[in-house]
Amino acid sequence: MYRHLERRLSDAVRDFLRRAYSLELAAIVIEQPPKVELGEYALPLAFELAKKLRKAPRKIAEEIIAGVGTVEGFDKLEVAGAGYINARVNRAALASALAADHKPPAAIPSGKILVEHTSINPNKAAHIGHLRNAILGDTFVRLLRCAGREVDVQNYIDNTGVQVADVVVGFTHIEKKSRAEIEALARQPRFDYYCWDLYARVSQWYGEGKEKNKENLQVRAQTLHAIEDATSETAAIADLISTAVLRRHLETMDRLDIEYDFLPRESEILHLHFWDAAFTKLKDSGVLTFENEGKNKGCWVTRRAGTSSTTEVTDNTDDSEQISEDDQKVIVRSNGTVGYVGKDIAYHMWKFGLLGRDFAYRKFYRYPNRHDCWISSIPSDKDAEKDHPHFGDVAEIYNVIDARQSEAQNTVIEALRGLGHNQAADHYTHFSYEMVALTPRCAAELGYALSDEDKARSYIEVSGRKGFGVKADDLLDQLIASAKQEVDARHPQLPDAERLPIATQIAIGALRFFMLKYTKNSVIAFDFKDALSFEGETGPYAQYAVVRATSIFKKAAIDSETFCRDVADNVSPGDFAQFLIGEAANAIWELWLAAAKTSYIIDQCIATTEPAYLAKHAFQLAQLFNAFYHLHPILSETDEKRKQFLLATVAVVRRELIRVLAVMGIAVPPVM
RNA sequence: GGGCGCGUAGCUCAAACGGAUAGAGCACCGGAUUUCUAAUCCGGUGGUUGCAGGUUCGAUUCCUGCCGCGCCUACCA
Repeated sequence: MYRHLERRLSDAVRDFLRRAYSLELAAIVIEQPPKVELGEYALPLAFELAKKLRKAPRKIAEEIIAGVGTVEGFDKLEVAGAGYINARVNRAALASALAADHKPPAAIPSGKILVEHTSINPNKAAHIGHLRNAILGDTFVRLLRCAGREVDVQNYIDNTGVQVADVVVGFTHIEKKSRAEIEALARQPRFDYYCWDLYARVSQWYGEGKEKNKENLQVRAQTLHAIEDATSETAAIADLISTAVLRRHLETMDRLDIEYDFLPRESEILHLHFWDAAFTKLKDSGVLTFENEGKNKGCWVTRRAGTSSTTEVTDNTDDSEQISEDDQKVIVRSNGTVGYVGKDIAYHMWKFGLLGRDFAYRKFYRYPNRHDCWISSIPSDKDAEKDHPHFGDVAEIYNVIDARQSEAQNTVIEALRGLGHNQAADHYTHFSYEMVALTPRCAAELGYALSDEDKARSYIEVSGRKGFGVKADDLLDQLIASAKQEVDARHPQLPDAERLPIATQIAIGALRFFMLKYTKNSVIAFDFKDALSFEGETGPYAQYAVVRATSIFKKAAIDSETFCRDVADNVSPGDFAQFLIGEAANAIWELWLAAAKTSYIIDQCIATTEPAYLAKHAFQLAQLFNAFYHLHPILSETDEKRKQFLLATVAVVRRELIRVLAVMGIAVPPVM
């Protein structure tokens, strides 16, 4: 509703500017006044126009107000301060529409969107950094779907890379385990934890710094090479390990209500020769050039993103430009093997339907809600299914990948551009976010010995290679245990079977909110104290507000949803006007206004790829509600009309808060 | 060296295109519960927005320089 009124206001103003001054403004800035007393919208455009029109801002503001006239849904426009135009909405009308859940039609762009997130190397347990990625990605998917978009969720699996090779080396060369023994281990409940420790041991086994163990490193190279040959024993072992770990990742994410539609794997990109198809096109278009000399002699290279070809080479008679060595990114190594950026280019051509090849598909994982997650396969696979959903070939993509990979991501985008696929490049968004690190205190708590240098840092980077980090399942377990203690203390009368799911919902609420409340490019310095907090700006705070709202209706023996739906029978527009207009009503109106903003906030989140705004919105709504709750006893209210109005307030806020939390992937327990 | 990002209260973070008195949470201090759940609410303490310039009616926001920090800059992924 808020969004709709804003648009109407800006249309009216734009229309007037065109008529009166023949001015065409690209965007009309509309913000919110510092206090609701001043109105619901503020336009500072008179300041901007003062120069152009050579008039005082206040004078211009008055002209605009007079010229625009009445706008549907608004009571009036007025000049404020040095020249702001403040708009006051018709509170009763907005409240009635919101209560009735009236949704003005919005244009939804067509075309499918592909969101890729999680993409953890399947060689060890997921840690808190991966949680941030998955929670950001999943929330963004929910945002898009909430806005009416069709979305496919993909989780890219690098099952043939060095990281998997390293764990294979650990099993075969350090532990000297047979394939059957590894198979047995892989059936153990937390096989990913086993791999976590083993992976750290392998890294040590290779040696550190200058004291690298050449022989051991050679084993790694051989193993990596063997994995690429699908028929080898090594490849079979790698496959069984990576598949088992992948399954663990899906289980971990499922605990947080995060699901995927498709898992494209590098092994298929390799075996189905996606690269060959891409390579030809890249060579033909000149995106790749062959180096005849220098340090990259014998390699196919492209220009690294962010480097410019500004050098004024005058004697460049060649039509293909020369890239200085420092600006080259090797795509095909001199031994003919392809690096991961190359595979990524091919993969992204597939995403946009530009490659002319497709995977085979088979079902891999079924969620408790019977939703199927598919995995890439090859046509000769007996489990591959002809009848599968159509993946890829989408209009827009979002890749949730941490900021460290932005150069690689941009190189892929530039390659698409170089191939002439500007449309695709324009709809390729690297959803970049910063890493989760540990505070020195947290690292010390985990038992890691820190150097003095590390102790002085504000945060320390997590390292899977060193086995340094907080595992996702451990954190979840701790959160659940901690929430369980609280629930046990508060609701001793409830059976344990009911207390555990409540604690779990609270734990997930706390975790998801924690990961979403920071803006993307802020490094999260992880600390158990903050993450395990259930008070203040947290998920449980928002959940608690809903529980309180629910309990009012429970006590009154009224069904909240029904009440909400039939609100017009209980509260007339006249009643809304009576209780919402005037100085005394400002605080409650502020709550209504916040509740009206949900779709506006969702639009903002999508446009800026920033889910943190949603967390902020949820918190603000909960905060306003808690203050309202404290100030207005409802069930004891003797004025029946006012009581109905207060109940409507609770019902609407409850409905909106539940929706907002659902978009964040947070469910609300029945009691807390 | 080059590229990207960051620097705001004791701590962790906000502040949509440049806008009205820079806001929250935590911590600390003081209050509120015979009431619809105190995982709550109210009040207080706490700021030269890293430094210096510039643009502007107006700068935490944009530009330049400097200081400090992080990441990227592999024939790793």
